Amino acid sequence: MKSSVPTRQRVLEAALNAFGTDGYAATSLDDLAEQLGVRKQTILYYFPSKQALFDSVIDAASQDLVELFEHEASRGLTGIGQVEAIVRRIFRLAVSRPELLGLVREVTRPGSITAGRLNAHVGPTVDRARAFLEREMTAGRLRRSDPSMLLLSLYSTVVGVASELEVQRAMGIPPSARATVGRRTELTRFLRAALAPVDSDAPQQ
Amino acid sequence: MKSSVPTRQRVLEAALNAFGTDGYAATSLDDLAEQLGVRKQTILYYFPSKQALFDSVIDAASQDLVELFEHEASRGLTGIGQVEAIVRRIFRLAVSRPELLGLVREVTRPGSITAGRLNAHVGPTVDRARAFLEREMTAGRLRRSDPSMLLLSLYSTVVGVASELEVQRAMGIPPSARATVGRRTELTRFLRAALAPVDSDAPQQ
DNA sequence: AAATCTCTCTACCAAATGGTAGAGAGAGGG
DNA sequence: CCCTCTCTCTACCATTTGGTAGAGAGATTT
Repeated sequence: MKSSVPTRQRVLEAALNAFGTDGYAATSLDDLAEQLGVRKQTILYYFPSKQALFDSVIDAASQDLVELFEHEASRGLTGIGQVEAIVRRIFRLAVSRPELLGLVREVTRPGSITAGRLNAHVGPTVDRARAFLEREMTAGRLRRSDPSMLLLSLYSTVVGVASELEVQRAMGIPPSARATVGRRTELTRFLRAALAPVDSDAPQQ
Repeated sequence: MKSSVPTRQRVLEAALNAFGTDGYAATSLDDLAEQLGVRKQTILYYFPSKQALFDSVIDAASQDLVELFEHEASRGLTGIGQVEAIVRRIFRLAVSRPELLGLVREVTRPGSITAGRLNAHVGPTVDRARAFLEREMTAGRLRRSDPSMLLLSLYSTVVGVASELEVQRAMGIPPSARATVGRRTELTRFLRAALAPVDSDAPQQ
């Protein structure tokens, strides 16, 4: 009974999972192969080296992330509503595919040499996000601040809260589904407070 | 000419640097030894295994972090002023010893087995921080919200912004000293907006 | 001076790792 | 029937890795 999912794709999925959970260095091709019920050489048939596999994983993950964002951004929402929609999306992602955010964390680690690859893929989307923030500030729907820095703060907060399950457990928050929703609600309140426009942000006419 | 710093301590420092920058799996004892101008067996004389060395590094780093926090918390500041003082401190830390925050990131990774060790050390300090937030909310000096969740949001935001230099570079922010200060200023504004009390937070009498 | 203690070293080792070479099996086309 | 292409495998290999065993040098103690 041959699996209906082609081997190459199964390798990619397992590798994303392993790299995103344990990191690049802690993942061995042998472990990966055993987990797939296949020999290491089968992996090396599809991907010439471990690094090449990692690159492909980054490419695939980037594509998923970009699609997810572009889809969420294409619904014409504005202001805090748009921000909240994306936060909700990222939380759903943190539950359904935690390894994806883990991979982002792995790739964006200070010592990483592969940061450029992810960057090349998500760069345009990041630019769009920054442009969105700027536009909404000008329109008076978001509090005025530096868009780049704000984006960075948002990114750090959302991904941090969504993915750092260990830290949450360390703080006494059980990682139940119910707690996840509560976390998101509280984060939303936090962001809303930080983003809500004040009087001086009235649109320049 | 024998170095004035004892070998054991030099090993600890180099290991903290390596583990915090490259991660546990990507750090080999041989590399570490070569970097110290010493043989691997010298390291294994002071620390019986790589894992034991890692544990000791976590212990040392935890102590540094706790001392830093307790010191900053012992000055009797209140409300947002106290929060900002700690943010300033963490940023100074991110500049002077980035590997320390990197180690926290490494230890708190989802797949980590060593999370408990850091937790055991910083747990009491985290409790104190949560108690502080609760007290200040009750006093009407901070906006009411769930202290645990707020702490998590603060942690994620501050450490994220302070340490994810790669992401910052990816977003077009050069990692200069000047930009670092700008980042902190913007983050402070962000936090101030999120934390400032509103009318309904008036102290219960 | 002998013995002990502290520290670093040389000499190894078994296991794991990423990777190469090439065989074999099956499917499809000529 | 044979050839070729696709895919997975067995058989190896060099290197790296964490770790053991124990020697040797210098200082301190007895």
